Amino acid sequence: MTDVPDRTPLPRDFFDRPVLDVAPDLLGRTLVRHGPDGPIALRLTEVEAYDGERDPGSHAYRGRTARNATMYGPPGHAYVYFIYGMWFSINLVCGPEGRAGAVLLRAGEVLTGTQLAADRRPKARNTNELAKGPARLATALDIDRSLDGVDVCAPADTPITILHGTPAPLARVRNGPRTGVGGDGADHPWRYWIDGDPTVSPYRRHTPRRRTTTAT
DNA sequence: TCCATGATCGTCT
DNA sequence: GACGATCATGGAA
Repeated sequence: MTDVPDRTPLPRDFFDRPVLDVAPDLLGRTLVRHGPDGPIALRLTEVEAYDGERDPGSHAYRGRTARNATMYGPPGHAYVYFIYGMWFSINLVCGPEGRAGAVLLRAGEVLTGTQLAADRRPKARNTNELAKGPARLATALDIDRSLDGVDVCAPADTPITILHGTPAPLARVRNGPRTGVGGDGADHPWRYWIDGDPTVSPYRRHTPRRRTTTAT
């Protein structure tokens, strides 16, 4: 089990920057989920940036709604949403407040609480698969919509905290097109990951949904 | 091991 | 009424 060198929470102004600055800087940081059964610590290895109004891939592309309201709120909070009828994903909101920026947490390496995570991910064949992918990450950490809007920069007594951890060396950070984003949004190389890390989810090109139409 | 496809429902048009 | 920031499965190789 890897020890966590720096357990200090990230300061709020870490997130009070443009998403494209925050996203690569999150790699190597430690996300801690304080669940009822104990803590799980995750080292972030893959993220994606979503930037409000100028981003066709963002939930906020068409403006503010009840669902994405958290994205417009103060930085340093979690935005959790339900997707594909069965999964959750977690984002960290970036500032400034009023601008709908967020970073999707796509994958990570479980550092502590491995057994807890494995219990929630019985299909995972090894520890690298516990949080390989946004929905898997949320499942492993027992994250659901009840955690939407929680403060991740608070020092204690919160369900989720983001710690300083050990930032990934920039020399090992790669970036490329985002997963599952088609159209104009696919042009933005806003997916960031740690090169060579076994917990990074495999890249899949956006595949248009197959029509369920019958023959014409 | 790789690839194509079904599952499943909240949200927005 | 349509579809999405995905995952697990089953068949092919």
